[in-house]
Amino acid sequence: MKAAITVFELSKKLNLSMSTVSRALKNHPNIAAETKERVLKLAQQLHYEPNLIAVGLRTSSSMELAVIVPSLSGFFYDSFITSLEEEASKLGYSLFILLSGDDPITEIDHLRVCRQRRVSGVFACITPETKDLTHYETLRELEIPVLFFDKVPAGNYNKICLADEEAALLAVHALQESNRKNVLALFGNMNLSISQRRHQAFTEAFVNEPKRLITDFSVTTEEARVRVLHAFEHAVKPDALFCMSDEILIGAMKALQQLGVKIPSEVAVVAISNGFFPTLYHPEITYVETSARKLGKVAFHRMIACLEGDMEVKELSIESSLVKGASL
Amino acid sequence: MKAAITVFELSKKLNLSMSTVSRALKNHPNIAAETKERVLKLAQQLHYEPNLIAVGLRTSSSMELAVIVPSLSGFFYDSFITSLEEEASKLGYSLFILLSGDDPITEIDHLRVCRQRRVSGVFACITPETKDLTHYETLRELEIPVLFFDKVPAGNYNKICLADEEAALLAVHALQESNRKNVLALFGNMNLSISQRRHQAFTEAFVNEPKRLITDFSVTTEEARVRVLHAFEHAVKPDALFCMSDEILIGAMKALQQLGVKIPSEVAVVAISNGFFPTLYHPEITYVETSARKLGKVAFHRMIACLEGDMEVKELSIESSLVKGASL
DNA sequence: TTGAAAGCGCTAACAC
DNA sequence: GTGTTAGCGCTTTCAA
Repeated sequence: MKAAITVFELSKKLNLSMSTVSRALKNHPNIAAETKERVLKLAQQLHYEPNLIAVGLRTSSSMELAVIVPSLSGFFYDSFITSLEEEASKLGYSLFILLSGDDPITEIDHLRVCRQRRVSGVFACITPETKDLTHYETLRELEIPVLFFDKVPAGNYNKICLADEEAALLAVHALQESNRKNVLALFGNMNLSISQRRHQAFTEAFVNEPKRLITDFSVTTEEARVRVLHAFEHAVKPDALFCMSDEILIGAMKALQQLGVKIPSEVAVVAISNGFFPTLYHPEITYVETSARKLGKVAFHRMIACLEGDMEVKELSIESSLVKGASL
Repeated sequence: MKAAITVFELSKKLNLSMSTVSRALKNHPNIAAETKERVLKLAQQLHYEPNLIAVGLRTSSSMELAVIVPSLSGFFYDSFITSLEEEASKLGYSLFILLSGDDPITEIDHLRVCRQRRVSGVFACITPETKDLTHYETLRELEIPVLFFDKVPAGNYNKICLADEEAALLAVHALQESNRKNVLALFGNMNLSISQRRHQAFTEAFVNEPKRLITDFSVTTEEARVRVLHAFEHAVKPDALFCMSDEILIGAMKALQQLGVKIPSEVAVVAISNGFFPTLYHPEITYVETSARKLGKVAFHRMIACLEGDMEVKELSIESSLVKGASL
């Protein structure tokens, strides 16, 4: 990179000191209006841009935030990051993307990068295998705030999640209002706490229902597809389908297309979703929205609060709401 | 952020000079093995991590790369960025995400941030309204290489694109092999050069075909849906459908679901796609793959070449290939 | 209202 | 093989 114009050079050309120039540039109160004007004019003319690396070193504040996510592709984290970026760039923060691929070793590597770059804060979504949080603790040594989101560790940490139980309950309520008898409820990887919580909330809410309920766990989209295919081979076919996530929904919908089952006349469908995939189908799928964008926005402002010295450890939760399609 | 352990502090504790410690840390050849060991041991013990902000200032190299994309959500850029990040983190580069939202003002803002942060390089996908490239030129003043990708400006710049014409041709060939008579070909926003190029290549390849061809441009997914709905109201219905992009495909498929048209018996479908959405349907859609991942990987290595001093301006192009589903 | 100077943490030229 | 020192570009006391 070539050397750019500096405060020093500006000060030379204006016969001013560096400090005066520096102050003028940031609109410091006790600088003469005329001086400010002169400085600003030349700065503009010469395309002066402050060197944020130097500022960062001097003020020990990088104004950079890191986001560690398993992946970007698909369902959720892209929205989350979009939301973060929109908020961040407003306040002059820049966003590092670090992809863990759900690999704890990569996650540790990324945390080291966070420390080396002296990022101002870290948004972290842990991998399913993350047991040991020492590497996150080392960030605390540097007083770099960490905000866990979505997939969060147990324990006393700053975190922010979706209200999983509430989302499952909303779906159950929607199902109750319809006149269905045989509900097939599909959940994700049963090793993930999110699947467990949603499953538990869902089944508990069902205890007093006069409906027949079958629940099942699928790890992948393809597994969900096969599961639905099987379900419709039985004499008693499901007349309602609940999908815990977009991944599951996609698999289930593919099966319904394959079977040529009509929605909602033959089967009702309800999902929990970030909102995009339910609109892909005709009729559009009714879903409980767990908004990644909302999560991102709240997470960002929580981070700002931490950066401004709010040392209290909090667990925040994002509410869901039912979005009506025509699948019910 | 709290002060971390520094080279200076290490040197004090070891009764060595800063330079020796610095050299030992980076495995410089003429440092005694024993000294290296001592330094490394203490560094590890005290969780020393080099301050990349200071290194950046000293070496005027931030090891940060910026990516300017219109959005993350959905179709393409998430894959591109994933691919970039995987390559970048291998070489110690970190990735800034800057979202333009297809707004030229935001784009200019982001370019300013790139200059201020003295990023090592910029990957840029321009907005449809970007006419004036002066703000990109100011990066050249700082010798910050810019690599345009996907949506690129006309003129003599470093750029890397998908082979649009080739992709359209592959789709035409696939269609030729099927026995269809009435082809409806849907393209995207006709103000985008990508739409124009694909449209032109497609129609040119069709001149000697004994098929009937109707082409149309839609700006949004919803427009594509409506367009397909209308097409099937006519006496002569399409028996083949070409979709230029995922956005178009999604809209078209929604219409086909709504109409209850069978694929491929009643209508064949071919798309150009990054690969995810065609697998969402049953039967899976045959598509010409324009791989964002491949684009990302090639783009990254081209960027590295630029950073290593390759001043030659190049226009690179990524080849496509047909991926067979069961929609034809 | 302005200026002089120190120093953030690191690297590298130059000395020994 | 090791040490001394200057300086990257900026902000910020302290002094005038």
